Amino acid sequence: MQQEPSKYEPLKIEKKWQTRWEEARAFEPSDDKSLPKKYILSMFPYPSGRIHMGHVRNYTISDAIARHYRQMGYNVLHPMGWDSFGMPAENAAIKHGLHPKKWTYENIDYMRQELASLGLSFSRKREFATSDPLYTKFEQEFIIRMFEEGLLYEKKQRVNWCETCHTVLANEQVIDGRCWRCDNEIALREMPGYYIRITAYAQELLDDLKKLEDGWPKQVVTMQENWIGRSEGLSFRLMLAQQSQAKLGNSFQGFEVFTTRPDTIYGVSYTALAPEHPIVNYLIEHGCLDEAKIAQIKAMQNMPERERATAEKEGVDLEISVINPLTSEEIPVWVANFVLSGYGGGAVMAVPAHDQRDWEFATKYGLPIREVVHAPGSDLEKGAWSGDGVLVASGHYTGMSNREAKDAIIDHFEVLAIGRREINYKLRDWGISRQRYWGAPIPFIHCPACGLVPEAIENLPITLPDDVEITGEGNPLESHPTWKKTACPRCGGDATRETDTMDTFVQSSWYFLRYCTPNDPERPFKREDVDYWMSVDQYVGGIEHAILHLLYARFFTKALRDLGYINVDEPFSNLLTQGMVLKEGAKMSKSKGNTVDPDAIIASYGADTARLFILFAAPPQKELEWNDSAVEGAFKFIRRLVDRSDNVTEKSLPGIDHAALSKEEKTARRKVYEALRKSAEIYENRSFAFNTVIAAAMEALNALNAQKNTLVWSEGYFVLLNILEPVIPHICWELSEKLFELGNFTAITIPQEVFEAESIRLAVTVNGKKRDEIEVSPDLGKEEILSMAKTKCAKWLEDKTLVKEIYVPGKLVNLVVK
RNA sequence: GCGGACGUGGUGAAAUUGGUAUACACGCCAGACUUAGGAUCUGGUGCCGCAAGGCGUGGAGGUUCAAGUCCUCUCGUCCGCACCA
Repeated sequence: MQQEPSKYEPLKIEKKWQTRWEEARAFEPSDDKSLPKKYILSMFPYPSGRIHMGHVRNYTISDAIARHYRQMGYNVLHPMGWDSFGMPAENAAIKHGLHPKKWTYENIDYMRQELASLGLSFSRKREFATSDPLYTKFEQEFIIRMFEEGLLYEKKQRVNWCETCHTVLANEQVIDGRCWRCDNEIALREMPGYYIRITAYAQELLDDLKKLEDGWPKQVVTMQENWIGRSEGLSFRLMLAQQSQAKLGNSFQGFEVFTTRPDTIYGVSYTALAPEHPIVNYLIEHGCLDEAKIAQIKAMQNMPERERATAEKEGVDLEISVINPLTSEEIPVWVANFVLSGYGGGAVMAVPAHDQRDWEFATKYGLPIREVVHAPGSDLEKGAWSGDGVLVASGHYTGMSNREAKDAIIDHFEVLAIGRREINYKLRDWGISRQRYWGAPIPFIHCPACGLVPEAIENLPITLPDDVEITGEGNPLESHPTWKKTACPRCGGDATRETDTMDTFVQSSWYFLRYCTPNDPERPFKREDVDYWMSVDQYVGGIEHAILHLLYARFFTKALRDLGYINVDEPFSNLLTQGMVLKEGAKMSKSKGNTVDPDAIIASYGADTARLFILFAAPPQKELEWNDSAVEGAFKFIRRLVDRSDNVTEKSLPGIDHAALSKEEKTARRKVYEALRKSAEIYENRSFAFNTVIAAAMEALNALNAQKNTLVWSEGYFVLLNILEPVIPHICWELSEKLFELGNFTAITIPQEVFEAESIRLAVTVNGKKRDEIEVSPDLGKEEILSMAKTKCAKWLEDKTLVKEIYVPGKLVNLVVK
């Protein structure tokens, strides 16, 4: 790579500065809470063993932001830690016989050193791993407090079970019917588990998205909105007809349905139950249906939900009926594979004319399709009309707009007390039980006398036993000879510990709060520290956490607020979702064999080159295509920067008589300050388009190189090293120390004179097409400019009529001809 | 199907938010220095055309003196949700 001797020796320089920063604890924030603060945070990593380019990109972005704000005089908190509980540690144990704790903490040590080699400006005092017992201690305390407040409960429910991970997953962690981590198909299992009542915060989580509209990518806000999935409608009971009640042995009088379209109740032509509905089970168990039907229903029940979603609509007539509360008409009840058991009572009223699913089902089974909302565009031969319209054949609501009718009909149900306005959410409670070893134990005790009892706070943390055998079969805490044996904290009798551990998303839901107080053994964090540092001013991480982590962390923040721990509503004011790092158009992955090893890049080019390439090649939000020769280009730029620093003669920012400068010298100054202006802009508007700042700095260096004035060179380096320090810190500290005694990492005022040119170029366009340019003094009058333009473009005006002349000061002249 | 984002040179990408399209860089071409160059420096490089000139921001319309930018339709790519009644 470098065959010529060069003054630029990245490895030597970088090691030197990393050591000095470390020894000086250069990036610890001040305790002075009167200073203006910035909390800049990247999502903390899982310590998988080695960093990858995605990490490099993530941490380089937030590091640059942190360094910039330090220069601007802010008290900056830029911490780092480890999301260190989780599956891979157990997989390593199974595969290589390593203890998860040893494997995890060794990985942390290695990765810490890898991150240090990137020159990241972390506060080291606040570092922790979520598997540290101290962290577990406070987390268990939160869980117990949530239990006391009814925010956490235990129940038995059908859950998502991953056969590969041998554990339960929350809904958010199932992606296309597969495990988010191992990609295995999930199955359903009836199991007891602990649930956090995130649904109690559904409305606030939805409402507060408004506060995030300016600071978060629109896409993420929309995804969260859809995930929470609020819908407003009517919930009412459909009563079974007399003979049907008798058929069901009088065990059921009716069932509850939820609809967002009460305006279409006059059009209900059948109702449908989920295959899991208790009425369906009763009919099967009591032999009320013939063999063929029972077999069909059983087939539906056995089909996993995921397959049902793509299967053709299918159903069976249950030979019972309910009464339409508005028309008193008898309506048949079917069981249908498209009705979800987990939503709105597991039963729906079907209006084939105005719901596409109901339409398809009705068409297949020859059920009536009755129009009750009429609109010009509607064609019920082709499909359902779910848009707005005017009610027809709807009793005394006929003629009303369907929107008015919706409210009127809800009111009617409420007045008669046969139904009520209801808001439903798609969001489900968050199941946090995992049947794994390497996680935070759920701090509960099962006592034969007292039932479910939380551990006493003074006994926390409940830590994991070290002497376990990890085989991948079953939960090692369950099979441990003594660990789960304990005394009930309430009655003192023999009792058993809960052996489930927590979902690792619990740990990542509050780590940003723990950073506010450096590793306090007494409490999770000091309130005044949280008051000062929160919320996070800039959060940087991958889009893959758009729902999971970001929703849980938002919830946890609100819950801890209501438990009296903090006074924060939203944890992350601004969010930047960085794009993936690609090679050959695909995400880097070991299986594809298209990875680039950060350590190798740093070893051959240095961290500054890696950082420069990553920030220059694309804006941070976009995908980044790895390109070896562009990396080489980044290296060459730094080398040019070093080599040309010989032109600097002054030790500080020199005063320059701008008017006396040559054209090239003025251009150089202008380019330098344009770069500075651009730099300020990208932080202020939070676009973080480092690529444009770097381009501007390159232009400035090119312009400096086109002139010879050493004062202009000196000023140029003073400013350029300031701009580039967040991007390529090592070489900037090296040069700035040598040239300016590090006096240039501070806010620099832009002298406005550099933007005042004595002549400006105006484009001359004819009918909007650029034809020529004129160079004029900036104070020249409109008339003179127009006449110059006309002379210059005489050729284009021949044989034409000039109909309009437009002059945009500082920009252009447009001559309109016919 | 619904929702969101995005389509600009050979490539990664800019464009002061309606005002000179392609800055900066990679690549490529030429030249200089060199035994040599995969080092360095200098210059060139949207497409068609010998030129004058014409054409150009996925495509088609529209608004405007002026459109990559605004509006309508359309095609394509990516992402999310996916029977939520």
